[in-house]
Amino acid sequence: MFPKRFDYQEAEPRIYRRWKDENAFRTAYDSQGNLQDPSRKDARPFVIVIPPPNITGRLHMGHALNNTVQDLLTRAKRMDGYDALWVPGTDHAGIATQTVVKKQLDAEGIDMRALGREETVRRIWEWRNKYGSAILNQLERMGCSCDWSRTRFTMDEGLNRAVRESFVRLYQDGLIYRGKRIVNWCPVDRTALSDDEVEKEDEKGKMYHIRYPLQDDSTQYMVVATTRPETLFGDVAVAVNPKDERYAAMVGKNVVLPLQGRVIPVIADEWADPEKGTGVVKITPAHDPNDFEVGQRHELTPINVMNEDATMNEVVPERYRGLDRYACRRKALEELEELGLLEETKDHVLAIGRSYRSKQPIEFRLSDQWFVKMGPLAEQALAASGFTKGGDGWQKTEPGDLSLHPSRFDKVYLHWLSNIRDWCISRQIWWGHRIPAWFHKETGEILVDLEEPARVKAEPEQWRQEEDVLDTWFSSWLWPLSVFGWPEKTPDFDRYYPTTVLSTAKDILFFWVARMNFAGLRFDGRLPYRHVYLHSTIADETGTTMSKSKGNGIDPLTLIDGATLEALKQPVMDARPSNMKELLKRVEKNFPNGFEAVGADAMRWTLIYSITEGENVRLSLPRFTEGRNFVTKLWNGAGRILTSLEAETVLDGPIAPMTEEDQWLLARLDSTTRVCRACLEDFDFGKMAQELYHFVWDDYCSWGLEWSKTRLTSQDPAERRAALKVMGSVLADLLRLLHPVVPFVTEELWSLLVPQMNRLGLWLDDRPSSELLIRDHYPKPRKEPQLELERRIGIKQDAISLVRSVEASGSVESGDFTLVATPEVKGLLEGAIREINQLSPRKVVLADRAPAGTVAYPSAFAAALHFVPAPAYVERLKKDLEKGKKDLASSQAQLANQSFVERAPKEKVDEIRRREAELTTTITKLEAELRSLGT
RNA sequence: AGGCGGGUAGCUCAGUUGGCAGAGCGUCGCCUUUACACGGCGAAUGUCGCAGGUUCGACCCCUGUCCCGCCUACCA
Repeated sequence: MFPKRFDYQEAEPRIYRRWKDENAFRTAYDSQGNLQDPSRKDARPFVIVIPPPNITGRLHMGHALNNTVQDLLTRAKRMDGYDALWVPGTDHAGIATQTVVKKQLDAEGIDMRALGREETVRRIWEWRNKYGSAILNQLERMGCSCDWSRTRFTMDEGLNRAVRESFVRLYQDGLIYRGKRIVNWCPVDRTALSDDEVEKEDEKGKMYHIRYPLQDDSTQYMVVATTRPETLFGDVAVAVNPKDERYAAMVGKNVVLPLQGRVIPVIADEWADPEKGTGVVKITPAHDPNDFEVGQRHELTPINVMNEDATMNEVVPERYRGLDRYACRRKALEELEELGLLEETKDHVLAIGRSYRSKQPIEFRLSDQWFVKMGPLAEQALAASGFTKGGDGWQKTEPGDLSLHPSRFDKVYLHWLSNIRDWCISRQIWWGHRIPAWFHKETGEILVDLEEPARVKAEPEQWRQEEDVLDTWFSSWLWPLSVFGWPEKTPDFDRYYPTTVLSTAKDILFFWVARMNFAGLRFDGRLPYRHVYLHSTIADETGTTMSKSKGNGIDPLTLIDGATLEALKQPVMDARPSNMKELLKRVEKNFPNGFEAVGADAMRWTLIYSITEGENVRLSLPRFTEGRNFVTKLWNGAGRILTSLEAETVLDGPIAPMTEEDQWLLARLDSTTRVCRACLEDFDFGKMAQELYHFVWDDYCSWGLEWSKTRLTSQDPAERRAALKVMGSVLADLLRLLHPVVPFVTEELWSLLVPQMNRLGLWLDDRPSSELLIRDHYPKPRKEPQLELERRIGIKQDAISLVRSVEASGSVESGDFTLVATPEVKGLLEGAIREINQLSPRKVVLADRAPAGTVAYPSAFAAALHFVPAPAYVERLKKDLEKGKKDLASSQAQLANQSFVERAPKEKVDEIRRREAELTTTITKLEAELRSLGT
């Protein structure tokens, strides 16, 4: 007895272990360049490097989708004869990891700064060795066929070498510089952040209008509008627009800075916008990037008023010192109010930037930082991607060496590259690659080198190494190079670089993909991959993108292992979003008994099946049961054939010739194979899955299996074996086509199918090349498309649909269906009458004349259907008549249009004429039929 | 503010040389028929966001407009 369901919870770990034990994920050559799989000696490489997940991370739906795509490509190409390599690894995630460990230290009552750099870093390593590969283990649960022997980490020694090498080269080429600039500053983590580590969102705030009295007449004042009164201590001027007549007389005068009494000038600068606020803007160069530029234009020295943690520093009046920026704001406002200098307070919506890590509002801070000059790198990257610079900017003029999928991202890519800004790469944390620069303590001279320079070694007390580490992305941008050993000339690098495909979420097109392109071109002269596949972001059923902080994410392990109601509520409780109650209620209502596991295959299937080229894909837990149902359908469809194979005892002798239905199924398989191959090339995975779904459910199970049943149960072994041969061989190809998407269930079925087919010697043509499906070959179509065959089978299918539909409408009183057909159609149907009867709810016979007491059902079908009518038959006819009349009217209207008949192509007009004639005939028959029934 | 997507059945989405709108899920009937009830068979379901234009003909091309999502910039 074949089990009714695939026991994925038992099978998945077992199958994965087997793949690993048999080295199924390995490449032709090991990383030393030794041949380890002779069968792939001359195979072309197909290489993907994983976007390294953060070591503090846990698997989420975005990973699930992205890694399913990578695995499906890797498996398909591996089966198709490529030397497929998928390099896994993790990212050290500087700030995130340091934060995790700091929290741990805090909990133990240990002060990180007191602990010191060396010991803290040691503890972080400890943490990463213990927990840092959790997410990779989760990838195994999903079935990912990574080459684990090549697992890399962005802080590995080799990768550190790559980081230093690239830093030194860029510094020597003048593309890295150090300078005082305004940076995004996180006061909690006390570090600079790059633009993309800042999350901006509109928030409600207040705008304050503050009076700055004139120096020579304190009864007069200029009103400055600001959202950040606490920074006024750092004001070095107030600016008005040079064209603003209201204030023209003020330019050149001085005002007195409230609360502090410092005298500052009124200047004229384009930056001041007469339309905004009062038209007077305070200039605070140390705390605003735009003001910084204004300050430079007017040679004003910035005044920094805050400490690293955003408390006020010694520059401000004593009573403000040490106050947090917001406490300072409140106090300043109170005092301004008392002094009568706060003219107005208005509600105001403004975009607040928050650290992606600490979630606290960032501060703009003037500090010494390291930067990469991006302009030259961007131009090189654009040129390599097929863009040319012309009179009206950059245009895509040729395919280039890089294809983005979907291609509409070309525009986005261009837009970003042509508006690029320099990249701040220094971070004031300890966990990361330390910048290889040394400062002379007295002269300030800077040395940059791969190793500690000789001069530093000679006089260590004169030099200090830069304390800062590099932005995590500074190691990520080298990832495709460094995982293969760059800058060393390794065998791995020779064979597997550049890679083939990069698959990633679209939101990191800029700060990761583009930068990898820069690095590849700059350091190796080639782009690091040929194709970039950018997948959609995953949203919940309401269209909100899934995220940990919103509590609306689906944990992939919930799908693989199942979850209780409590477990389902946990992420919501952790996130504490504003709509928490509502979310919890929804969970309780939808999943009172938790969620039953659906398995990794079902998860993968649903993800791939749901991919669209739109911006995001909406998913909810119940959607994944569709994937489970599909897996079960496949399981049972295969099980039906397996049962018959196992039961077959006749091992040789004649085999009946293939039927037309067999040939049709093979043709459908060919067609499906062609579509799958095309979709793999076009990165159209959703379509591939839909095509496979249709083939499994409709072609293989609903038609193929049903049609073959009469022969599978035949007394004649030649018939049985003919049916088994076709159905078993088609199943084998079907498993091959499905394997990249649903690897577990297909591998399991393969292990059941192949021994039986071998035992019976029933392979149609190509015997499997491997005991393991993962190593077998990807199918190729056997024949050209066969339209005539499809037409003929279509008629048989129509006949079956017709009798089913008529039967279900309750139109038949009793007795058989009799089909009276033209000779051609009759010939067709005769050959399939046994199969038609297998699928018909009522016996179908073919005859030359209608039996007495029957009616002929009027339809456009090629044969007339006769049966003894029931009263409900009238309803059926009336409905048909109504529909027919409607269609006829529309055809007639079209033909009545003179312009249509004159201008439309002749074939189109003829088609409508034909349709009109057919409908007229049918309607006449329907009306006659209804009359004869006395209505 | 600019850029990029999207708006098609109750829901999620397909829909390329412009020619009578499709799938899956859900719904409704019937069926526990010997692969599968995580199933079978059948049925119903649409101002294709709105308004113009081009065309014999527009879901499709053009213009405008309104919503939604994402990205970039700015917000005194």
